[in-house]
Amino acid sequence: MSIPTDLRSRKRLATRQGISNAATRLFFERGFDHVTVDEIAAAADVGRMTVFNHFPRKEDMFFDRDEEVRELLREALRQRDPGLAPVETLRLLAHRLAEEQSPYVCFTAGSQSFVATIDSSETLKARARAIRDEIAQVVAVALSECAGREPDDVDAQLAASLLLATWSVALLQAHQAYRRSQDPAAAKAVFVAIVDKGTIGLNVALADTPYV
Amino acid sequence: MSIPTDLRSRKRLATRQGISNAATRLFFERGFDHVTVDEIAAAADVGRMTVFNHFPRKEDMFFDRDEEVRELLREALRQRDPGLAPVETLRLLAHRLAEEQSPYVCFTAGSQSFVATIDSSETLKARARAIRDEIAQVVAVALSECAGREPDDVDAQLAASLLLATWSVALLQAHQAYRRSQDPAAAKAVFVAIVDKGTIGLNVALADTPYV
DNA sequence: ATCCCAATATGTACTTAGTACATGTAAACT
DNA sequence: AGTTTACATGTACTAAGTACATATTGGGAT
Repeated sequence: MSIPTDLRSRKRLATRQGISNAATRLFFERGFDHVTVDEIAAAADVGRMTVFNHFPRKEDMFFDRDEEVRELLREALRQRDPGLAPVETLRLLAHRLAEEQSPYVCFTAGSQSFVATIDSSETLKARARAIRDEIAQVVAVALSECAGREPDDVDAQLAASLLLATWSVALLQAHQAYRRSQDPAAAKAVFVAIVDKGTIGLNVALADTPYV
Repeated sequence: MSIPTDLRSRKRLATRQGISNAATRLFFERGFDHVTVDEIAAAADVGRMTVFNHFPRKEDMFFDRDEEVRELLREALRQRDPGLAPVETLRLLAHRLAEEQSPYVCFTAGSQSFVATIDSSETLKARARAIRDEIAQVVAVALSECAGREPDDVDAQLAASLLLATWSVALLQAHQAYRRSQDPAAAKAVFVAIVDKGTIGLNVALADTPYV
């Protein structure tokens, strides 16, 4: 995350940020599907090809932090307390992220707009589902590494899929709770309750594996 | 599934079937992404607009039986043995489908091509994920009906998501097992084993709900 | 049989995302 | 200063999907 001293890199990053800012603003204002790439290019004052140069797909301008999440999960499992089971490590991580109001798990007016924008676009929902599956794959591989098993270990695949399913429901329901109550604490409570409920099942189902 | 006596309907259905057949053949031969709608129209000897008339999206020509699955699940829960918990009903349904070599859960050369075709296309994988989520929603609503709860009941949402996650992993891993062993019985064994493993967790996690 | 209506098939024209490839331009390196 | 390289940009294209107009034909009414 350090800013490169290199002028060329700094310019490139500035261009990218300009595009991202323009795109984000337009998406929130008018909805993802009602903004064209040409309009984004015009708003960012760059050529249309420059946009595709930085963001291969239109959706990438909206979801530009998914790699951070993958890295966060990889690191959490890599540097985990050896006395703690991998699944338990991830449960506590979820608690911590919710507690710290991490940008990935937070309930604010901003996150509401974010969720609403996704919800109003089939394209964004499709991309969100794809990212969910990619994260599940990362977790599966990271889990298998914890146990010294093969990356395609069946138990790891099942554990990761169940975890991501649980977290997805937890996030969605928490956001809905926030929309109803406008209370971040209530939303957080919903989130951790569902995460814990799902994890209980996981601990029993995978009791005979090295993951719990 | 009765053939309508109506000539107009029969013609329409014949046109639709012709398009579907041509499309399926081409998709399997050359891969989904390397077939254009124009080519499908030409192969089926209809106009391009006729294709979009019957199948709003290109993917719909590939996945044209997902509504059957939704209906199957709805019916299974609606006409279930009242002495059996909903989640258990679905576990036994999965067993029965695998046992009967139902088209939805089967392991043959044909199903291999089907899976391989999906696997080689991002578009088809995206649609498969969307269908999975739609089925999860149907199961969630059907479950909540069993218990006389609201359709957006949190426990039903969690149960349905965990179920679909389990089934997805089970299907995927079973197909991989079949590809390695070429043995449908072995694949079926993998399938039911994962379904049972996932369901065990579900039964514990949702023990305090009317769904288990 | 004939006329009319409605469903279906089809054509035309358009929008938009995304790709391939060529080229201009300015930073970085020798 | 000259060369190389990375980035920005333009042109031209493909293909999915939409909007809307039109032709055709089966089915029902008189």
